[in-house]
Amino acid sequence: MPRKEEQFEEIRQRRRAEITETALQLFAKNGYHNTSISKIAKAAGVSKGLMYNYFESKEALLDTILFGAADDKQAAYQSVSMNEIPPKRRLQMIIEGMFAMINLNLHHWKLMTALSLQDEISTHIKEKFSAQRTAGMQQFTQLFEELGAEKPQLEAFFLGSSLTGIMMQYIHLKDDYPLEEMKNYLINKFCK
Amino acid sequence: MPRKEEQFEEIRQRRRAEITETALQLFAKNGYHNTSISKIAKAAGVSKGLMYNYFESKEALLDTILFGAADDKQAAYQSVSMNEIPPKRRLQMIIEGMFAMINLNLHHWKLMTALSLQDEISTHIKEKFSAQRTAGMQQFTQLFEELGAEKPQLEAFFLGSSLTGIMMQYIHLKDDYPLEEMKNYLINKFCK
DNA sequence: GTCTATACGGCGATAGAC
DNA sequence: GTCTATCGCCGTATAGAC
Repeated sequence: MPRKEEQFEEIRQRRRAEITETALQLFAKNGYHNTSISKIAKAAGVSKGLMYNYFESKEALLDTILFGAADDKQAAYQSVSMNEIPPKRRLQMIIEGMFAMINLNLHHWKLMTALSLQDEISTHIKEKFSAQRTAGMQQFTQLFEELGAEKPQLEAFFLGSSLTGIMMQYIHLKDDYPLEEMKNYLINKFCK
Repeated sequence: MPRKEEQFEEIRQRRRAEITETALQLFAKNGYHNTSISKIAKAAGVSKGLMYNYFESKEALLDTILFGAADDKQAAYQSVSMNEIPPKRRLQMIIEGMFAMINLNLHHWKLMTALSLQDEISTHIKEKFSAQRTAGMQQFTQLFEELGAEKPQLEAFFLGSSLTGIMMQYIHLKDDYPLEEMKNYLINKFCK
């Protein structure tokens, strides 16, 4: 009996993952408000009604995507901040880490960017975005302080802006964008 | 008789402008797909039916906003490109011009950014965005060529990314963002 | 666990009175 | 030129059969 329940649970989790993955792609591609439950259901190959067996609402589905998903960015940030590596090298590692993750998390990032431009989003999503920005900024600022920058916070703002802008351009131009070159350019500019 | 028609026409144009302005603000604030005709009508103080006297559809209203609106950005680009001012000074003028316009066109820019992240938009809007990006990039590239940069296109990409990212951050942080300082920082970085 | 059928509201858009 | 009333459709969400 417990054996069977486990299998069911496994199937259930797999289907849940299928739906969230499909939803993420459609949300990122066409926008949250322009993506109906029906479209997601059709793309995921399930009925519309079944969607509500796995998620109690469309917004709950969005929440699962935004919060449940591994927050790789944050993870990468923290993983190197503790080490006793010299700050310049550490900065380079962070930049390289972010570039490496651009392609892995492009859908997530695109969706979050689009949502962040809308004022009418739920409070806890707003807070999540705000917290992420603050965390990144603090880490950058501290790094530039260690590097002895004159205005560390300004440098941090600039690095953050550059990374944001690069991702935006990459989203628009895709394969026509010299992502690898930009990475090396950035490292040369900031880690010399 | 012609006297009266002129007055009517003037009233009509004013109301049209009121509606487009209201729509722009709501589109920018909450997103195109999340803003209904009813909401715009209510905010503009007119009936829902009257909206269709002035615009044949919601998409036509969006088109009017995106295309009809003075393309200040493009204008500023072109205005200095012809002059015989030395390239370094010209670059500084362009950067200063863009910063000066950030606050004037923030709604436009926010709306365009949000739309540019959606794949499901009409072809001529996509083409407009693409054309604007290309025009900006070409001008930047040419400028960096004149400045004798080693890799002018890469520099152009980087400057474009930085400006994009700065606007994104400014949208998020508003008055907490050191916009003026960033402008000077950028000028120091690129126009030395 | 999955489906079809259905409820109900709001959407974009139109018709017609004033 | 402006409004109210109304249409048909599609959105989210639910109920109930299998």
